[in-house]
Amino acid sequence: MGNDIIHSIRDFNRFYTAILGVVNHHILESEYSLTEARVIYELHSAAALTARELKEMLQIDEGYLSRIITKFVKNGILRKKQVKSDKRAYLLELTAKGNKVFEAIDQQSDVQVAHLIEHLGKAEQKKLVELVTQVKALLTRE
Amino acid sequence: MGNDIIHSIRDFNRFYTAILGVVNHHILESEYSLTEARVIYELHSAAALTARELKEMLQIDEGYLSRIITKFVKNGILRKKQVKSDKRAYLLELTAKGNKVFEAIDQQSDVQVAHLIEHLGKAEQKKLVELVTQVKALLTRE
DNA sequence: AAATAATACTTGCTTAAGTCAAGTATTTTT
DNA sequence: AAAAATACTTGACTTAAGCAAGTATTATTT
Repeated sequence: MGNDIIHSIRDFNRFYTAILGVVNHHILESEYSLTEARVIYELHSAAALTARELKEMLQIDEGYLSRIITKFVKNGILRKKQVKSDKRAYLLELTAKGNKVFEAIDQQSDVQVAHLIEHLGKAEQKKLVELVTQVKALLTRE
Repeated sequence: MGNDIIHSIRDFNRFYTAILGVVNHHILESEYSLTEARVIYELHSAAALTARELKEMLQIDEGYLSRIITKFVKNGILRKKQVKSDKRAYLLELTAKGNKVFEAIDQQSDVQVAHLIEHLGKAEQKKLVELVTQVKALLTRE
């Protein structure tokens, strides 16, 4: 297979790994891990999820997730509601405080990305969006 | 600032985080960590480096790096040569065995990226390279 | 209906990654 | 010659994460 192509992609992967490192730095410096932030993010997007669903979505160890959930409940950012029709399962939702935590992380993420593209003019920024949208489209198998 | 733009970039970041996870999975399952693989990679590219230079390039803790180096020397994949003009510093080079380790990781990385783009035709693959090259160019401040 | 298997989550144990700070040897600056 | 800076090492610690066994509940089989 075309090694030039593969090597170009790999070069980009290394480059973008560094970019993501910079952009995610604020999360790693917050009191939440990247995985915890993803949990918060998912819980904010989907109204209510069970641990099992979260585990599937994020592809993380269920023991680890269980501990994250316990910690979040203790912190008061997450609420568990036992499912009536299945007492083993719990629907998870962010509390008001949890939503605030989400907002804070989310806003900071915006700021980081804003920094990333602040040196570009509006047209270039739009071009960038077009480019990454096409990249995503190409790399998404239907 | 244009929030649509920022949100599009962030969406791509999430997408590409998952891509990188898949592509790097084989390293995490090898006997080396991602950081160790990066060390091996850098030492392969640049003929000889000091720990300090490596630390700067990879932006990692020097204590952690020191331990990685010790481990690599013990494993026989890395050689330290004390710098004559500065006895505190050591030039680091991969041994023949180290180069083989690099080759193995490198080849596997090629395979992973090949999988990533195997569903695309040649023209689409070239298009993809063009796209990511442009993305990198835009995100690289001069 | 009772036994068996599967599911949803929890808990204990362990490892490995990574950080921080203090320590040693050497080199540079004052 | 003393003080400061540099290159690296070491000890002590934290935390992310994985694995496996355990508990309670629900679904399936016989």
